[in-house]
Amino acid sequence: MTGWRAVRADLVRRLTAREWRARETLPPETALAAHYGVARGTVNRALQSLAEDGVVERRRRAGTIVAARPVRHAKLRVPLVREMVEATGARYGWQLSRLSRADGAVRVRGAHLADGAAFLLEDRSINLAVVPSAATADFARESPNAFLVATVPVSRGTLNLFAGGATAAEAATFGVAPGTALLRGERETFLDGALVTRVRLVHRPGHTLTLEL
Amino acid sequence: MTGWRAVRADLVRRLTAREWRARETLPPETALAAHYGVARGTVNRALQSLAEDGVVERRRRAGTIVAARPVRHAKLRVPLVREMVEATGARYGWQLSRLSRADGAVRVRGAHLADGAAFLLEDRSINLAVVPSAATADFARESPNAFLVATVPVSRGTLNLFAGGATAAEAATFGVAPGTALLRGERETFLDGALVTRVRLVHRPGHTLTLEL
DNA sequence: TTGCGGAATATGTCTAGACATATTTTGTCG
DNA sequence: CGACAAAATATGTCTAGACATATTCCGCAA
Repeated sequence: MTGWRAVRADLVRRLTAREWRARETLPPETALAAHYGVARGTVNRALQSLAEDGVVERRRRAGTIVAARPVRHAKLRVPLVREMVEATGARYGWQLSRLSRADGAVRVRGAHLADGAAFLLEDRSINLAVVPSAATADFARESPNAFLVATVPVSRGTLNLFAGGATAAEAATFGVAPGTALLRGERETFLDGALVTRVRLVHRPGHTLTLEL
Repeated sequence: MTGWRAVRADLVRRLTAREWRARETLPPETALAAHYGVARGTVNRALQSLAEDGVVERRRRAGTIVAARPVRHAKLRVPLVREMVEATGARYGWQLSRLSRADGAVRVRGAHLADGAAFLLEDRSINLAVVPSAATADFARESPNAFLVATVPVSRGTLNLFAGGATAAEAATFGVAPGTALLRGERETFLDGALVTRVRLVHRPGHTLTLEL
Protein backbone atom coordinates (compact mmCIF):
# COMPACT_ATOMS: atom_id res chain seq x y z
CA MET A 1 0.00 0.00 0.00
CA THR A 2 1.23 3.45 -0.87
CA GLY A 3 -0.26 6.89 -0.60
CA TRP A 4 -0.08 9.65 1.94
CA ARG A 5 -1.73 7.55 4.65
CA ALA A 6 0.96 4.92 4.30
CA VAL A 7 3.65 7.59 4.48
CA ARG A 8 1.99 9.08 7.52
CA ALA A 9 1.69 5.66 9.17
CA ASP A 10 5.36 4.92 8.60
CA LEU A 11 6.38 8.32 9.95
CA VAL A 12 4.27 7.64 13.05
CA ARG A 13 5.99 4.29 13.39
CA ARG A 14 9.40 5.91 13.20
CA LEU A 15 8.34 8.62 15.61
CA THR A 16 7.09 6.12 18.19
CA ALA A 17 10.36 4.22 17.67
CA ARG A 18 12.01 7.49 18.70
CA GLU A 19 14.03 7.76 15.53
CA TRP A 20 13.82 11.49 16.12
CA ARG A 21 13.59 13.05 19.58
CA ALA A 22 11.49 16.00 20.68
CA ARG A 23 12.53 19.29 19.03
CA GLU A 24 14.64 17.36 16.52
CA THR A 25 14.13 18.08 12.83
CA LEU A 26 12.89 15.46 10.39
CA PRO A 27 14.40 15.15 6.91
CA PRO A 28 13.02 17.66 4.40
CA GLU A 29 10.07 16.72 2.24
CA THR A 30 12.25 16.17 -0.81
CA ALA A 31 14.39 13.62 1.03
CA LEU A 32 11.35 11.81 2.41
CA ALA A 33 9.73 11.83 -1.02
CA ALA A 34 12.82 10.19 -2.52
CA HIS A 35 12.97 7.70 0.37
CA TYR A 36 9.35 6.61 -0.04
CA GLY A 37 9.38 6.89 -3.82
CA VAL A 38 6.45 9.31 -3.98
CA ALA A 39 5.95 12.90 -5.07
CA ARG A 40 6.72 15.69 -2.63
CA GLY A 41 3.06 16.61 -2.54
CA THR A 42 2.26 13.23 -1.03
CA VAL A 43 4.82 13.68 1.74
CA ASN A 44 3.50 17.19 2.26
CA ARG A 45 0.00 15.81 2.79
CA ALA A 46 1.25 13.30 5.36
CA LEU A 47 3.28 15.89 7.26
CA GLN A 48 0.46 18.42 7.25
CA SER A 49 -1.78 15.75 8.70
CA LEU A 50 0.73 15.10 11.49
CA ALA A 51 1.03 18.82 12.09
CA GLU A 52 -2.76 19.14 12.45
CA ASP A 53 -2.71 16.44 15.08
CA GLY A 54 0.01 18.32 16.92
CA VAL A 55 2.58 15.57 16.49
CA VAL A 56 5.03 17.76 14.60
CA GLU A 57 5.50 21.48 14.05
CA ARG A 58 6.45 22.94 10.71
CA ARG A 59 8.02 26.23 9.72
CA ARG A 60 9.22 27.39 6.36
CA ARG A 61 12.91 27.07 5.85
CA ALA A 62 13.32 25.82 9.44
CA GLY A 63 11.82 22.46 8.56
CA THR A 64 9.66 19.95 10.44
CA ILE A 65 10.40 19.22 14.09
CA VAL A 66 8.91 16.76 16.55
CA ALA A 67 6.45 18.66 18.76
CA ALA A 68 7.61 19.20 22.31
CA ARG A 69 4.11 18.66 23.70
CA PRO A 70 2.24 16.16 21.53
CA VAL A 71 -1.44 16.23 22.44
CA ARG A 72 -1.66 20.02 22.69
CA HIS A 73 -4.52 20.47 20.29
CA ALA A 74 -6.47 17.29 19.77
CA LYS A 75 -9.50 16.51 17.71
CA LEU A 76 -12.44 15.67 19.94
CA ARG A 77 -15.89 14.46 19.15
CA VAL A 78 -18.43 16.36 21.18
CA PRO A 79 -21.61 14.32 21.56
CA LEU A 80 -24.98 15.97 21.13
CA VAL A 81 -27.51 15.79 23.93
CA ARG A 82 -29.96 13.76 21.90
CA GLU A 83 -27.25 11.25 21.01
CA MET A 84 -26.17 11.01 24.64
CA VAL A 85 -29.70 10.19 25.70
CA GLU A 86 -30.36 7.72 22.93
CA ALA A 87 -26.99 6.04 23.53
CA THR A 88 -28.35 4.95 26.92
CA GLY A 89 -31.30 3.34 25.18
CA ALA A 90 -33.73 5.94 26.50
CA ARG A 91 -36.24 8.01 24.56
CA TYR A 92 -35.25 11.64 24.11
CA GLY A 93 -37.55 14.50 25.01
CA TRP A 94 -37.50 18.24 25.57
CA GLN A 95 -39.59 20.22 28.02
CA LEU A 96 -39.73 23.99 28.06
CA SER A 97 -40.14 25.49 31.50
CA ARG A 98 -39.81 29.25 31.00
CA LEU A 99 -39.48 31.59 28.07
CA SER A 100 -38.73 35.31 28.40
CA ARG A 101 -37.14 38.28 26.64
CA ALA A 102 -34.71 40.89 27.90
CA ASP A 103 -31.91 43.06 26.50
CA GLY A 104 -32.33 41.98 22.90
CA ALA A 105 -32.11 38.32 23.77
CA VAL A 106 -34.47 35.39 24.19
CA ARG A 107 -34.01 33.39 27.34
CA VAL A 108 -35.07 29.77 27.27
CA ARG A 109 -35.12 27.51 30.28
CA GLY A 110 -36.00 23.87 30.05
CA ALA A 111 -34.88 20.31 30.41
CA HIS A 112 -33.71 17.57 28.11
CA LEU A 113 -35.44 14.36 29.13
CA ALA A 114 -34.49 10.71 29.06
CA ASP A 115 -37.61 8.54 29.20
CA GLY A 116 -39.43 11.50 30.72
CA ALA A 117 -36.94 12.11 33.55
CA ALA A 118 -34.69 15.16 33.69
CA PHE A 119 -31.38 14.45 31.98
CA LEU A 120 -29.89 17.89 31.44
CA LEU A 121 -31.13 21.30 32.56
CA GLU A 122 -30.57 24.19 30.22
CA ASP A 123 -30.71 27.94 30.78
CA ARG A 124 -29.96 29.63 27.49
CA SER A 125 -30.01 33.11 26.09
CA ILE A 126 -30.01 33.72 22.35
CA ASN A 127 -28.85 37.00 20.82
CA LEU A 128 -31.67 38.34 18.68
CA ALA A 129 -29.30 40.68 16.84
CA VAL A 130 -27.57 37.64 15.36
CA VAL A 131 -30.52 35.24 15.20
CA PRO A 132 -33.70 37.30 14.70
CA SER A 133 -35.75 34.23 13.92
CA ALA A 134 -35.32 33.06 17.52
CA ALA A 135 -38.03 35.57 18.43
CA THR A 136 -40.68 33.51 16.68
CA ALA A 137 -39.32 29.99 17.14
CA ASP A 138 -41.50 27.47 18.91
CA PHE A 139 -39.27 26.39 21.78
CA ALA A 140 -42.01 24.32 23.36
CA ARG A 141 -41.87 21.91 20.45
CA GLU A 142 -38.26 22.22 19.34
CA SER A 143 -35.26 22.41 21.67
CA PRO A 144 -33.18 25.57 21.26
CA ASN A 145 -30.23 23.39 20.39
CA ALA A 146 -32.03 21.82 17.46
CA PHE A 147 -33.23 25.25 16.37
CA LEU A 148 -29.75 26.79 16.48
CA VAL A 149 -28.09 23.88 14.74
CA ALA A 150 -30.52 24.34 11.86
CA THR A 151 -30.17 28.12 11.84
CA VAL A 152 -26.47 28.83 12.43
CA PRO A 153 -24.52 26.26 10.43
CA VAL A 154 -20.98 27.27 11.34
CA SER A 155 -19.64 28.85 14.51
CA ARG A 156 -16.89 28.77 17.10
CA GLY A 157 -16.98 28.97 20.86
CA THR A 158 -15.83 27.88 24.27
CA LEU A 159 -17.03 25.29 26.73
CA ASN A 160 -16.32 25.60 30.44
CA LEU A 161 -16.84 22.54 32.62
CA PHE A 162 -16.94 22.53 36.38
CA ALA A 163 -18.58 20.82 39.34
CA GLY A 164 -21.06 22.36 41.73
CA GLY A 165 -23.46 21.27 44.43
CA ALA A 166 -27.15 20.98 43.58
CA THR A 167 -29.38 23.91 44.54
CA ALA A 168 -32.67 23.19 46.29
CA ALA A 169 -34.57 23.45 42.99
CA GLU A 170 -32.12 21.25 41.12
CA ALA A 171 -32.15 18.71 43.94
CA ALA A 172 -35.93 18.53 43.73
CA THR A 173 -35.87 18.15 39.97
CA PHE A 174 -33.37 15.33 40.06
CA GLY A 175 -34.66 13.75 43.24
CA VAL A 176 -31.42 13.96 45.21
CA ALA A 177 -30.20 15.77 48.30
CA PRO A 178 -29.23 19.45 48.00
CA GLY A 179 -25.47 19.82 47.64
CA THR A 180 -25.09 16.64 45.59
CA ALA A 181 -22.19 17.07 43.18
CA LEU A 182 -23.35 17.90 39.64
CA LEU A 183 -21.41 18.36 36.43
CA ARG A 184 -22.06 21.83 35.09
CA GLY A 185 -21.12 23.53 31.90
CA GLU A 186 -21.24 26.95 30.36
CA ARG A 187 -20.99 27.24 26.64
CA GLU A 188 -20.67 30.34 24.50
CA THR A 189 -20.99 30.29 20.75
CA PHE A 190 -19.77 33.04 18.46
CA LEU A 191 -20.36 33.89 14.83
CA ASP A 192 -17.97 36.40 13.30
CA GLY A 193 -17.03 37.63 16.77
CA ALA A 194 -20.62 38.22 17.86
CA LEU A 195 -22.10 36.17 20.70
CA VAL A 196 -24.80 33.93 19.30
CA THR A 197 -25.85 32.11 22.43
CA ARG A 198 -24.74 31.46 25.96
CA VAL A 199 -26.05 28.43 27.80
CA ARG A 200 -25.67 27.11 31.32
CA LEU A 201 -25.99 23.35 31.57
CA VAL A 202 -26.59 21.13 34.58
CA HIS A 203 -26.18 17.40 34.06
CA ARG A 204 -28.10 14.86 36.06
CA PRO A 205 -26.29 13.29 39.03
CA GLY A 206 -23.67 10.75 38.08
CA HIS A 207 -23.52 11.81 34.47
CA THR A 208 -20.25 11.25 32.66
CA LEU A 209 -19.21 13.33 29.69
CA THR A 210 -17.04 11.32 27.32
CA LEU A 211 -14.58 12.94 24.97
CA GLU A 212 -12.63 10.94 22.42
CA LEU A 213 -9.30 12.09 21.13
CA MET B 1 -6.73 37.28 -2.39
CA THR B 2 -7.09 33.86 -3.91
CA GLY B 3 -6.12 30.39 -2.75
CA TRP B 4 -7.94 27.62 -0.93
CA ARG B 5 -8.39 29.72 2.19
CA ALA B 6 -10.23 32.36 0.21
CA VAL B 7 -12.40 29.71 -1.40
CA ARG B 8 -13.11 28.22 2.00
CA ALA B 9 -13.93 31.62 3.46
CA ASP B 10 -16.36 32.38 0.66
CA LEU B 11 -18.02 28.99 1.02
CA VAL B 12 -18.41 29.64 4.75
CA ARG B 13 -19.95 33.01 3.92
CA ARG B 14 -22.41 31.38 1.54
CA LEU B 15 -23.18 28.65 4.07
CA THR B 16 -23.91 31.15 6.84
CA ALA B 17 -26.05 33.05 4.35
CA ARG B 18 -27.98 29.78 4.04
CA GLU B 19 -27.46 29.54 0.31
CA TRP B 20 -27.70 25.80 0.88
CA ARG B 21 -29.75 24.21 3.65
CA ALA B 22 -28.88 21.26 5.86
CA ARG B 23 -28.60 17.98 3.90
CA GLU B 24 -28.58 19.94 0.66
CA THR B 25 -25.80 19.22 -1.83
CA LEU B 26 -23.28 21.85 -2.86
CA PRO B 27 -22.19 22.16 -6.48
CA PRO B 28 -19.53 19.64 -7.53
CA GLU B 29 -15.87 20.58 -7.26
CA THR B 30 -15.56 21.11 -11.00
CA ALA B 31 -18.38 23.67 -10.98
CA LEU B 32 -16.95 25.48 -7.96
CA ALA B 33 -13.50 25.46 -9.54
CA ALA B 34 -14.90 27.09 -12.67
CA HIS B 35 -16.86 29.60 -10.56
CA TYR B 36 -13.83 30.68 -8.54
CA GLY B 37 -11.41 30.39 -11.44
CA VAL B 38 -9.09 27.96 -9.69
CA ALA B 39 -8.03 24.37 -10.19
CA ARG B 40 -10.18 21.58 -8.81
CA GLY B 41 -7.43 20.67 -6.37
CA THR B 42 -7.80 24.07 -4.72
CA VAL B 43 -11.53 23.62 -4.24
CA ASN B 44 -10.87 20.09 -2.99
CA ARG B 45 -8.53 21.48 -0.33
CA ALA B 46 -11.14 23.99 0.81
CA LEU B 47 -13.91 21.40 0.97
CA GLN B 48 -11.76 18.86 2.79
CA SER B 49 -10.99 21.54 5.34
CA LEU B 50 -14.70 22.19 5.85
CA ALA B 51 -15.33 18.46 6.11
CA GLU B 52 -12.66 18.15 8.82
CA ASP B 53 -14.40 20.84 10.81
CA GLY B 54 -17.67 18.96 10.45
CA VAL B 55 -19.36 21.73 8.45
CA VAL B 56 -20.00 19.54 5.42
CA GLU B 57 -20.01 15.82 4.70
CA ARG B 58 -18.56 14.37 1.54
CA ARG B 59 -19.15 11.09 -0.23
CA ARG B 60 -17.94 9.91 -3.57
CA ARG B 61 -20.44 10.23 -6.32
CA ALA B 62 -23.04 11.51 -3.85
CA GLY B 63 -21.29 14.88 -3.57
CA THR B 64 -20.84 17.37 -0.75
CA ILE B 65 -23.76 18.11 1.54
CA VAL B 66 -24.23 20.55 4.40
CA ALA B 67 -23.77 18.61 7.63
CA ALA B 68 -26.97 17.97 9.54
CA ARG B 69 -25.18 18.35 12.89
CA PRO B 70 -22.43 20.92 12.52
CA VAL B 71 -20.28 20.67 15.61
CA ARG B 72 -20.25 16.86 15.70
CA HIS B 73 -16.51 16.49 15.69
CA ALA B 74 -14.78 19.69 16.62
CA LYS B 75 -11.17 20.52 17.10
CA LEU B 76 -10.51 21.33 20.73
CA ARG B 77 -7.43 22.49 22.49
CA VAL B 78 -6.90 20.46 25.63
CA PRO B 79 -4.75 22.46 28.04
CA LEU B 80 -1.86 20.79 29.82
CA VAL B 81 -1.80 20.81 33.60
CA ARG B 82 1.35 22.89 33.73
CA GLU B 83 -0.19 25.45 31.40
CA MET B 84 -3.38 25.55 33.44
CA VAL B 85 -1.40 26.31 36.58
CA GLU B 86 0.87 28.87 35.01
CA ALA B 87 -2.10 30.56 33.32
CA THR B 88 -3.31 31.52 36.79
CA GLY B 89 0.04 33.16 37.46
CA ALA B 90 1.06 30.49 39.95
CA ARG B 91 4.27 28.48 40.07
CA TYR B 92 3.86 24.87 38.98
CA GLY B 93 5.04 21.96 41.09
CA TRP B 94 4.69 18.19 41.36
CA GLN B 95 4.66 16.13 44.52
CA LEU B 96 4.79 12.34 44.53
CA SER B 97 2.85 10.73 47.35
CA ARG B 98 2.96 6.99 46.63
CA LEU B 99 4.68 4.72 44.14
CA SER B 100 3.92 1.01 43.81
CA ARG B 101 3.90 -1.88 41.35
CA ALA B 102 1.26 -4.48 40.60
CA ASP B 103 0.09 -6.57 37.65
CA GLY B 104 2.76 -5.41 35.23
CA ALA B 105 2.01 -1.76 35.87
CA VAL B 106 3.48 1.10 37.83
CA ARG B 107 1.05 3.03 39.96
CA VAL B 108 1.85 6.63 40.70
CA ARG B 109 -0.11 8.80 43.08
CA GLY B 110 0.68 12.42 43.58
CA ALA B 111 -0.45 16.01 43.21
CA HIS B 112 0.15 18.83 40.80
CA LEU B 113 0.74 22.00 42.81
CA ALA B 114 0.03 25.66 42.23
CA ASP B 115 2.26 27.79 44.46
CA GLY B 116 2.69 24.76 46.72
CA ALA B 117 -1.05 24.10 47.19
CA ALA B 118 -2.79 21.05 45.71
CA PHE B 119 -4.19 21.87 42.28
CA LEU B 120 -4.92 18.46 40.80
CA LEU B 121 -4.69 15.01 42.35
CA GLU B 122 -3.55 12.18 40.12
CA ASP B 123 -3.78 8.41 40.53
CA ARG B 124 -2.14 6.83 37.52
CA SER B 125 -1.16 3.40 36.39
CA ILE B 126 1.32 2.89 33.55
CA ASN B 127 1.46 -0.32 31.54
CA LEU B 128 5.03 -1.64 31.74
CA ALA B 129 4.47 -3.88 28.73
CA VAL B 130 4.11 -0.78 26.58
CA VAL B 131 6.42 1.59 28.46
CA PRO B 132 9.14 -0.51 30.13
CA SER B 133 11.20 2.55 30.98
CA ALA B 134 8.49 3.63 33.43
CA ALA B 135 9.95 1.06 35.84
CA THR B 136 13.08 3.12 36.33
CA ALA B 137 11.73 6.65 35.85
CA ASP B 138 12.18 9.11 38.71
CA PHE B 139 8.61 10.13 39.43
CA ALA B 140 9.62 12.10 42.49
CA ARG B 141 11.40 14.60 40.29
CA GLU B 142 9.41 14.38 37.07
CA SER B 143 5.63 14.16 36.84
CA PRO B 144 4.36 11.05 35.05
CA ASN B 145 2.70 13.29 32.51
CA ALA B 146 5.99 14.91 31.54
CA PHE B 147 7.62 11.50 31.42
CA LEU B 148 4.94 10.02 29.16
CA VAL B 149 4.84 12.99 26.85
CA ALA B 150 8.57 12.58 26.31
CA THR B 151 8.35 8.80 25.95
CA VAL B 152 5.19 8.16 23.92
CA PRO B 153 5.01 10.85 21.26
CA VAL B 154 1.76 9.86 19.60
CA SER B 155 -1.32 8.19 21.02
CA ARG B 156 -5.09 8.24 21.14
CA GLY B 157 -7.51 7.89 24.01
CA THR B 158 -10.64 8.92 25.85
CA LEU B 159 -11.39 11.40 28.59
CA ASN B 160 -14.37 10.97 30.89
CA LEU B 161 -15.46 13.96 32.96
CA PHE B 162 -17.87 13.83 35.86
CA ALA B 163 -18.61 15.43 39.22
CA GLY B 164 -18.28 13.77 42.60
CA GLY B 165 -18.26 14.72 46.27
CA ALA B 166 -14.92 15.01 48.04
CA THR B 167 -13.83 12.02 50.13
CA ALA B 168 -12.51 12.63 53.62
CA ALA B 169 -8.91 12.45 52.38
CA GLU B 170 -9.56 14.75 49.46
CA ALA B 171 -11.41 17.18 51.67
CA ALA B 172 -8.43 17.32 54.01
CA THR B 173 -6.01 17.85 51.13
CA PHE B 174 -7.99 20.70 49.67
CA GLY B 175 -9.13 22.14 52.99
CA VAL B 176 -12.87 21.91 52.30
CA ALA B 177 -15.80 20.01 53.79
CA PRO B 178 -16.29 16.35 52.79
CA GLY B 179 -18.87 16.03 50.04
CA THR B 180 -17.87 19.30 48.36
CA ALA B 181 -18.45 18.98 44.61
CA LEU B 182 -15.24 18.27 42.70
CA LEU B 183 -14.59 17.94 38.99
CA ARG B 184 -13.17 14.51 38.30
CA GLY B 185 -11.77 12.93 35.21
CA GLU B 186 -10.62 9.56 34.02
CA ARG B 187 -8.34 9.40 31.05
CA GLU B 188 -7.16 6.37 29.12
CA THR B 189 -4.43 6.51 26.53
CA PHE B 190 -3.83 3.85 23.91
CA LEU B 191 -0.98 3.10 21.55
CA ASP B 192 -1.76 0.67 18.76
CA GLY B 193 -4.74 -0.62 20.71
CA ALA B 194 -2.75 -1.32 23.86
CA LEU B 195 -3.54 0.62 27.03
CA VAL B 196 -0.59 2.86 27.81
CA THR B 197 -1.87 4.56 30.92
CA ARG B 198 -5.04 5.14 32.88
CA VAL B 199 -5.30 8.09 35.20
CA ARG B 200 -7.92 9.30 37.64
CA LEU B 201 -7.89 13.04 38.16
CA VAL B 202 -9.45 15.17 40.89
CA HIS B 203 -9.45 18.92 40.37
CA ARG B 204 -9.36 21.36 43.21
CA PRO B 205 -12.69 22.87 44.32
CA GLY B 206 -14.06 25.45 41.96
CA HIS B 207 -11.79 24.51 39.11
CA THR B 208 -13.08 25.18 35.61
CA LEU B 209 -11.86 23.22 32.62
CA THR B 210 -11.95 25.35 29.50
CA LEU B 211 -12.22 23.83 26.06
CA GLU B 212 -12.00 25.95 22.93
CA LEU B 213 -13.64 24.89 19.73
C1' DT C 1 -42.29 -4.93 -10.86
C1' DT C 2 -37.90 -6.38 -9.44
C1' DG C 3 -33.08 -7.52 -9.82
C1' DC C 4 -28.88 -6.80 -11.86
C1' DG C 5 -25.14 -5.13 -14.59
C1' DG C 6 -23.06 -1.41 -16.85
C1' DA C 7 -22.67 3.62 -17.52
C1' DA C 8 -22.17 7.91 -15.45
C1' DT C 9 -20.40 10.91 -11.99
C1' DA C 10 -18.30 13.14 -7.77
C1' DT C 11 -14.77 12.77 -4.78
C1' DG C 12 -9.97 10.78 -3.43
C1' DT C 13 -5.46 10.94 -4.49
C1' DC C 14 -1.04 11.07 -7.08
C1' DT C 15 2.34 13.32 -10.13
C1' DA C 16 5.62 16.73 -11.92
C1' DG C 17 6.55 21.20 -12.25
C1' DA C 18 6.33 25.84 -10.90
C1' DC C 19 6.29 29.88 -8.16
C1' DA C 20 5.50 32.11 -3.44
C1' DT C 21 6.99 32.95 1.16
C1' DA C 22 9.35 32.78 5.33
C1' DT C 23 13.59 32.09 7.45
C1' DT C 24 18.21 31.04 8.03
C1' DT C 25 22.78 31.25 6.40
C1' DT C 26 26.36 33.41 4.36
C1' DG C 27 29.10 36.97 2.59
C1' DT C 28 30.46 41.72 2.33
C1' DC C 29 31.33 46.19 3.85
C1' DG C 30 32.13 49.44 7.31
C1' DC D 1 32.98 42.57 15.35
C1' DG D 2 28.39 44.17 13.70
C1' DA D 3 25.00 45.53 10.39
C1' DC D 4 22.93 44.59 6.33
C1' DA D 5 22.26 42.59 1.85
C1' DA D 6 22.14 38.51 -0.94
C1' DA D 7 21.82 33.62 -1.50
C1' DA D 8 20.12 29.33 -0.12
C1' DT D 9 16.55 26.34 1.52
C1' DA D 10 12.26 24.16 3.39
C1' DT D 11 7.62 24.54 3.41
C1' DG D 12 3.06 26.51 1.32
C1' DT D 13 0.31 26.33 -2.42
C1' DC D 14 -1.41 26.15 -7.26
C1' DT D 15 -2.00 23.90 -11.76
C1' DA D 16 -3.37 20.47 -15.21
C1' DG D 17 -3.87 16.02 -16.04
C1' DA D 18 -4.61 11.38 -14.85
C1' DC D 19 -6.35 7.35 -12.75
C1' DA D 20 -8.81 5.10 -8.62
C1' DT D 21 -12.90 4.26 -6.09
C1' DA D 22 -17.36 4.58 -4.30
C1' DT D 23 -22.05 5.27 -5.40
C1' DT D 24 -25.92 6.39 -7.95
C1' DC D 25 -28.59 6.06 -12.02
C1' DC D 26 -30.63 3.78 -15.71
C1' DG D 27 -31.95 0.42 -18.92
C1' DC D 28 -32.82 -4.30 -19.79
C1' DA D 29 -34.24 -8.79 -18.82
C1' DA D 30 -36.86 -12.15 -16.16
